[in-house]
Amino acid sequence: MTVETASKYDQKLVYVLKTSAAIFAEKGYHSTSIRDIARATNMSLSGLYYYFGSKEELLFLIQDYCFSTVLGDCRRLLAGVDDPVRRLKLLIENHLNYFVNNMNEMKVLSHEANSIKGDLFKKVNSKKRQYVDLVMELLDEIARAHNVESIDLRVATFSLFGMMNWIYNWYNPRKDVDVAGLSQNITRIFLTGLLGGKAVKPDKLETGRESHLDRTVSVWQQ
Amino acid sequence: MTVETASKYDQKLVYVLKTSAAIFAEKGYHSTSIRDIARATNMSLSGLYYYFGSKEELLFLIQDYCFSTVLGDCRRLLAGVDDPVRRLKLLIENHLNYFVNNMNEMKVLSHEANSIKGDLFKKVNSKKRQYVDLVMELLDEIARAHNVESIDLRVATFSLFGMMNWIYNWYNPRKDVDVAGLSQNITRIFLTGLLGGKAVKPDKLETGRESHLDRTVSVWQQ
Amino acid sequence: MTVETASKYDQKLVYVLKTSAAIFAEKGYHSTSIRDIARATNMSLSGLYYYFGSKEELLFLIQDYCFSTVLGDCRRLLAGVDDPVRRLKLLIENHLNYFVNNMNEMKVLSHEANSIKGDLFKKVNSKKRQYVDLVMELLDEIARAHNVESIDLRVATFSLFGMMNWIYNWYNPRKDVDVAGLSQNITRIFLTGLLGGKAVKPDKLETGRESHLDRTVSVWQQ
Amino acid sequence: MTVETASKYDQKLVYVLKTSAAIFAEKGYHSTSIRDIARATNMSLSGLYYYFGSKEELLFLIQDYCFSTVLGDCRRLLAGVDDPVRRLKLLIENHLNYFVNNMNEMKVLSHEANSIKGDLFKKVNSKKRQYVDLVMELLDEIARAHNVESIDLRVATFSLFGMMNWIYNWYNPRKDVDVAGLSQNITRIFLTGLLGGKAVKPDKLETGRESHLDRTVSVWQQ
DNA sequence: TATGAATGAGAATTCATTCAT
DNA sequence: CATGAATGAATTCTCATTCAT
Repeated sequence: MTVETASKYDQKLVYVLKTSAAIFAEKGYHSTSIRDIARATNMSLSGLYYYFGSKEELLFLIQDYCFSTVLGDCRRLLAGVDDPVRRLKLLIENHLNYFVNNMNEMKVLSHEANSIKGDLFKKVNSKKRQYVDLVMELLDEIARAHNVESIDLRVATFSLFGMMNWIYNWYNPRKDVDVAGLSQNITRIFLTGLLGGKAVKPDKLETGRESHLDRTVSVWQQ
Repeated sequence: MTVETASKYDQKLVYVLKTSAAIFAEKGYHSTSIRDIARATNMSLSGLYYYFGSKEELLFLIQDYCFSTVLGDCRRLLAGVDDPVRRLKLLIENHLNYFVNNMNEMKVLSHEANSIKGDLFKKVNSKKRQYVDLVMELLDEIARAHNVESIDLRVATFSLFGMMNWIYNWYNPRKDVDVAGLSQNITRIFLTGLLGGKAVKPDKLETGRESHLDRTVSVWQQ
Repeated sequence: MTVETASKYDQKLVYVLKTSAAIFAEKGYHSTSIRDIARATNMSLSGLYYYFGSKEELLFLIQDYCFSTVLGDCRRLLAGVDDPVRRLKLLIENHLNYFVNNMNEMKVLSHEANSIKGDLFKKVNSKKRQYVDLVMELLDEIARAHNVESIDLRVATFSLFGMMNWIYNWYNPRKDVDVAGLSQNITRIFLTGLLGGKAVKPDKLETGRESHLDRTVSVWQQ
Repeated sequence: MTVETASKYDQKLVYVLKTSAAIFAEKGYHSTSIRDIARATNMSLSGLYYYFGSKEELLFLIQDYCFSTVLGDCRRLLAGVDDPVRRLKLLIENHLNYFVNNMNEMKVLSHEANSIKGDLFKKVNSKKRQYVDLVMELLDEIARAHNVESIDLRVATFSLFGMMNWIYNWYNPRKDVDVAGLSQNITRIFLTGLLGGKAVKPDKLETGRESHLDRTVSVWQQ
């Protein structure tokens, strides 16, 4: 009720969400029992239900929090940037940066999209659609600007998402290139591929990355 | 007698696998109960266990059958083709063609990769690794041949898999471009992207596709 | 129908009973499935049902065969022997000899006495009662003849059965004394104990054992 | 709060164990379903699992509790008694007294010894071995002291256990002699038998029994 | 005689969730 | 805020048995 209480509650909620996301990511949502979460959080079974109403809501909270952040960060980052190619580049960077820094949550977001039903599903999905639309419009704009023909817009859009979202299946921060490299590689493959080899001014692809990355670091990072 | 009997058993097994794959694809492996499968196949709960030893083995049979076919078809298709770019193109075509024609099985393959444990997992995984290696070596070859620099091999490989495997999340055969178009789009985006816009002789990309596609139609198609 | 057929049938039945007894002895009746027996006998599940009508009947056949033999052998052996002490001695010898040579069946007889229900149970039990009565009368006779007081007849009877039947829990033919020794030890402990140290003419205890043992070798031995 | 709560849990656990033991004794472990126990305890199926982790652990808890008590009582009773014959006598008394007063548990202990597997089996078995060793050493001591020859130690030991443990097959507290009589009979038969009629001072066999019996009444008795 | 295929009944166990305290 | 105790519903799987062939 007081600020202190609310803050303690939030802290613990975030702790529960983080921990749950880690377990969901490892074992999958359906194979994780509330008992597993109780064990991992050192809380009692029933104690957990103070923080969420059902297992499904727990999943929702994770996904919603996650999506809101990615989408919010993305919008903030793109605000004021006009050039569509640059906007796309920033979007990819933001997405991958958040993904790599919140691997568990993003895996849960990508992999457990259909583990949620009903209204909660709709809520998450509406955010997802906004995000997809954002990307699709961006790609459309780029395609028009560069006279790209013969590339289907939906194929392009979801190819990009495929490249980005698939990383939970293989990316290992300790063995693989860092986020910057990952971003650069994926941007290069996708953008050059989309534009069919038509030149893109290098500066559009290279400038200012680091400064933006800093702003994209998500709330949940310690 | 023997041929007929064996064939009846096999027919029914295939029917069980197909049906199960459809339900797994729709509801997810863990959310599907053997009851669901019994209902869909019009068999008794226990009757199903005549065809597989456990739910997990059922998943394995689907994945194994699926992987074996993709990998087998792929090898057969690539045999005798020397040019790596063309080989890659055929591989992508084969993958997408099989995927689109066996959407359920391929979704189960992609999405339920970790729903399987222990030895059965290892078996499936060893086939997966062969396939990944095949792709990676191909890309390596292409990259060397075209002096591609600054693209990480692992990023390239899994970007391609990401593009291809993600389609179970969005591709709708009735609304979207057909397999040929899908193939062409993805090949173009990825290959041009990989090569950084360096020219690829158009004939390498365009010739002879249809005839091959016919040969890649998988065993399970009616 | 012909002698040949009947004989083949009997041979196979005995084989099934022997094999089943071995598995029952090892895993217990309830933990043994008909499938286990089918596997061990190299027969089909349904093929077994030609030889018995139900799992319970299978148990019955083993127990009945076993009891009939012990009881029959015993009566034949005791026929013509008048001295009760000698009769008892022969009875113990016969029991232990049969037990040690048919460990599996006897374990099933001792341990699974209550795994059988209804009429089949009654049938086995009636034979058991005859056997118990035989022993009890023998002990009564001995007790009277030797003025044994202060030993309860039922306690004596079942102490003897306890000593003899418990051996399936510990006796190891390869490590322990042989049947003759086992017989001698148990007879000595029980008989001396019963008679309270009153002298028994040694010849009653020692003579003629071997010749009788030969006759007690049961039908099932190869 | 703590004492009360702990006690409530323990009380209920003991109630569950007692009830289960009764059903196991009557129908056998394998033929008893958790449903049977739920019915008899007036608890829900799943509610039972709050008190034990598996049916097998339930069996273990019964056997372990039982063995611990017998062994513990036995050691306490024998402490300070030097004469081996007297020690044996007390041991037999303790065993039979506990057995008769906890017929269900002891039947489960005797009859379901092999219904338990793996580590739980090992745990119970290690206690069993301690108990057997105790008896065997005692008998060895007695045999040496009285120059007993020609009795195999293992035969003697397990004959005694056979006499004592078999009682679950026949002893009826309402029809048969009481525990004191049972003890006396079995001690007399076994001990006289073992010593081959050699005199044992009567006072060693007769004194002080009742007072000890009182002390051996087990925890579970109401 | 023998068996492949099938099944109904029931087994143990798990799980999300609740509620009195 | 927190939890110990409890439960209904569902899950996977096993088993004895059958029956057409």
